[in-house]
Amino acid sequence: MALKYSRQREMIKDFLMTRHDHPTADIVYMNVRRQNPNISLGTVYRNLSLLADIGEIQRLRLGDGTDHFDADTSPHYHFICTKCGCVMDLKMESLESITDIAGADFDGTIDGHVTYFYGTCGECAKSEVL
Amino acid sequence: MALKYSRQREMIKDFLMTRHDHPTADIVYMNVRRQNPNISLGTVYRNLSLLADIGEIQRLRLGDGTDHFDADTSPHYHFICTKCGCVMDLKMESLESITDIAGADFDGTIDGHVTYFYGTCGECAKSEVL
DNA sequence: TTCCTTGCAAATCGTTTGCATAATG
DNA sequence: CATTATGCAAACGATTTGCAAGGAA
Repeated sequence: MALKYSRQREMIKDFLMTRHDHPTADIVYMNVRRQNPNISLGTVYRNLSLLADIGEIQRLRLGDGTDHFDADTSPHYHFICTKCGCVMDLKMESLESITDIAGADFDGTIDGHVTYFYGTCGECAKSEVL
Repeated sequence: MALKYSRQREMIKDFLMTRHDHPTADIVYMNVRRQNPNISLGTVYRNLSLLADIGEIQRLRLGDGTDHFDADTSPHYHFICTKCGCVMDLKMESLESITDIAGADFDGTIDGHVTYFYGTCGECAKSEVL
């Protein structure tokens, strides 16, 4: 299963690096299609999964039913606006310690955690006032 | 949209209260069907969603693609075994403070967080040794 | 009688897969 | 040449929905 170069994979990764809003596979597809109208949705899904598997991008499951993808693979937390659905990065310290807290009274091994925050984003908060 | 009594909804809720393993809609369907073979999957989905909306049960999105349901609506955390896929409750203190940590440098309002832990459960850890 | 709820089946949504063909190493 | 990747379309699993019929208030 040696990896071979593919123009499509390159395009997908490049596109993802320009975006900081954690797009879904469908959004990636619609955009990459502008540069290569022949690309298929299946190829987009295959490459997003592959890139996520080899750790070049991150797959986010935020509970809205569809996966989001992030070219930023450094550990960081996300915020989802319950009003507009936008996803944004949070600048905050690591919460690794909560894994220890969780493992304190647990009969097994805890390897990690998944956490995301929700609420109202700055934009939506503004328009509420109007 | 006043709620009317329904035998099916009652059965679904009753069944869920007997289980502590956070079953999926399909598992609920298969079990409730034993008492009422005529019940339809759609009814199960409709009632699980309804009960979750009015807060009588909790819907868990654990990133495995299918929703799980929990009759215990008190705030608590969950653990998912990456080996066997089982879901269990964690006895641990509240992590409300992380919401404040996340909100410290954020231009919006954070209402809450979703956190779940993953790793190897006690059972799977045992069988690994064998 | 009014309106909620059901059973059933068809529809939808996000994602995966089989297969013949094209591109890479 | 051996192998991996692609486009396309069909297949999938989970969930939702339209609709006519049934049950609760």
